[in-house]
Amino acid sequence: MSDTAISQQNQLGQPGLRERKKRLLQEAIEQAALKLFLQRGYEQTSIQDIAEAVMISPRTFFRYFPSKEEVLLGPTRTVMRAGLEYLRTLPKVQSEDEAARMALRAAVLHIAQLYQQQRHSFLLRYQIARQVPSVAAFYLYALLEAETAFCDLLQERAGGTYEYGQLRLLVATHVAILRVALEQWLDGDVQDDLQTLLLNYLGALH
Amino acid sequence: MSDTAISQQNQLGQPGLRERKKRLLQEAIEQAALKLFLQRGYEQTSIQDIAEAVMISPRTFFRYFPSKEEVLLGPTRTVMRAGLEYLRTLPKVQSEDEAARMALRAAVLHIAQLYQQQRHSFLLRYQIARQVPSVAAFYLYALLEAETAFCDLLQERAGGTYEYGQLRLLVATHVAILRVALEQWLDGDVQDDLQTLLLNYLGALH
DNA sequence: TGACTTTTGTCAGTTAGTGACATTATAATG
DNA sequence: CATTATAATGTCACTAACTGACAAAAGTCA
Repeated sequence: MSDTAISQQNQLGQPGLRERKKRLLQEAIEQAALKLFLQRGYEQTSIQDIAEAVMISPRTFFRYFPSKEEVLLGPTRTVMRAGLEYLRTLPKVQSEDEAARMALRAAVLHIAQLYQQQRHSFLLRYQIARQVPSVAAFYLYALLEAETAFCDLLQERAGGTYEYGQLRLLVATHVAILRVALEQWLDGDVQDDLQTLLLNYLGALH
Repeated sequence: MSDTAISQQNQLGQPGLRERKKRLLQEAIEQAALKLFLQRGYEQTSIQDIAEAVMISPRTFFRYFPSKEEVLLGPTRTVMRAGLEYLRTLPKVQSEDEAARMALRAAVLHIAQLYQQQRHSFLLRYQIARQVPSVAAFYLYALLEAETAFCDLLQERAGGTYEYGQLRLLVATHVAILRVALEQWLDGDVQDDLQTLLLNYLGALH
């Protein structure tokens, strides 16, 4: 493997046997891990257990995931990065004072959409994560680590117009709102629409 | 020791030799750890190293601190809890719709005050923490873990008036603002007044 | 001093995570 | 198809953060 994640392409564009097997194995590890986490609990499941379940060596587990938490939190990181990329593709609306707020709102709504498309998976992960402090800590990090990247991108879009503290504030509050909306959405028995919930909360800021 | 933290009292109210030694040792461990973290870096410093520096066994280190991160982040946790206690002592202003916001604002300002009183210590800790992802994750957890307790307390003060989601939102945004103000305050060379900075940011919400 | 309690060190064990290297499986080429 | 190159896997050895159990040492109090 040339990277932490799955990569590498065939000479031609198509994914060879090697690639397919890798993706399959990654999927298998993830599923086996989630199943075990749910059955016996996160802390009661060792890398050894996961490795045995998919018949690989513990060493190989770490060639697919850099840590135990990452199996659980990888998708969260991915979704946040996707939100960042989405923001990057957004057309710049010049000279608007509200431009950053609007762009952020759109990005956050896009992230919400991605969550909605995989509610089941995220619900499971969230329920496991919240019970274990160390995982909860990494969950927060996964959500918030992209904040500075968002700030930099917004600053770049505006051509350095903003005062950085104000930008940080704007981004941090938006991510906080996203986080609360997510929690409420995942905690609720009712399967509310996350985007609607998020819009409510975004509006409630005044 | 009867607890994770230092505790236990003499028959009479005064702290006997045992207590004094414990507090002294805890302080010594913390100082030695911070010094080593700064010198060689957090990850390059093992519990072994810290233990040797204060001439105790590694096992004893863990009788004073539950983990390596806690040496660094204990004070953050303490300050957040103090903010919670402060909120608890605040007189209830009945029937005000803005009551929760006002109380929260006061609590957050109180936390800022505590930070200001130990700027040097927190600056050091923050600079170490931000460089190591796993510590950064626990730092965020230390800041945010008290959120639900804040919500519960505010709800209790209001007699269950609030819709929980709105309360979560209010608390989360206030903590987010605190976090950004802290970052700006600790990042800045200028030794601005944290409370002023915080007030600015609180006002910028509209 | 002597009985009682708390703290400490020692020891043995578990688990996450990493580097090195030989082995095996896939891919590319003649 | 045979061969060579390349990538994935397993094995082994190692570090480092913890944890439980227990005996030794130190502090407390009568």
